[in-house]
Amino acid sequence: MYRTRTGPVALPSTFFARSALHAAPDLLGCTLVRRIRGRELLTGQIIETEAYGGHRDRASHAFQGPTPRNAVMFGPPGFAYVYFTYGMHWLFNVVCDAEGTPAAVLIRGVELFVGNGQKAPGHRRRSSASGLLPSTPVRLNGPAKLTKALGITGALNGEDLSTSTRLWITQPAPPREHLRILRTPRIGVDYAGPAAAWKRRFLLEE
DNA sequence: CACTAGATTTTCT
DNA sequence: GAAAATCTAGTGG
Repeated sequence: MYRTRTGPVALPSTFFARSALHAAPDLLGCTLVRRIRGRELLTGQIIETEAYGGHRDRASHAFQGPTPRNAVMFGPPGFAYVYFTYGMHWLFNVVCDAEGTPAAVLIRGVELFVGNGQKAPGHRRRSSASGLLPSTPVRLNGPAKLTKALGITGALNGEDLSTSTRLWITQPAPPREHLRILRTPRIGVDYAGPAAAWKRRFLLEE
């Protein structure tokens, strides 16, 4: 599925036309692809996600209704919701569910690879800091770390991931059946009442 | 190690 | 005014 003879193609918007809770675990093991200035190709395997949305999810940005920031969450599925937080960080989500039903999957971690001998913004800095070679896969846990490494900012808010040449997700070849997936409560949502305990964070076991 | 301060936008109280 | 779907650098034990 979602492959052609020339290799994986972008996941279509139909992949995201369901609840975030169902899409979030299925995104684990998929590949996030970022093309910068039409040349540098940066890819990372998605290793951590969180699901937001639904009528009772007080942790969702959309819980209180639409605002200028969360407007994309109310739009059609398969679009990027990129928002700024803590005065410092960009966080990358994919909009899920039907138009008018706000939901999104937060991409919290990738294992980063660098294509064509190019280096990622932030990747070189991170590599030298950790003493790794530039070609070494780097496990980035943390939603703001991966956006920095892949150069994802608010300029990509509202991007259609099914047609974009700058940012998309592919589903790699199976086998998916022996992926080991862990479920935990979401990070940083202690304020959200009962929703704080929901196990809507999904991690790929090493 | 553990803990804290600080970066400073968006939203809600 | 305060906290947030965060992370880093710095201090101190």
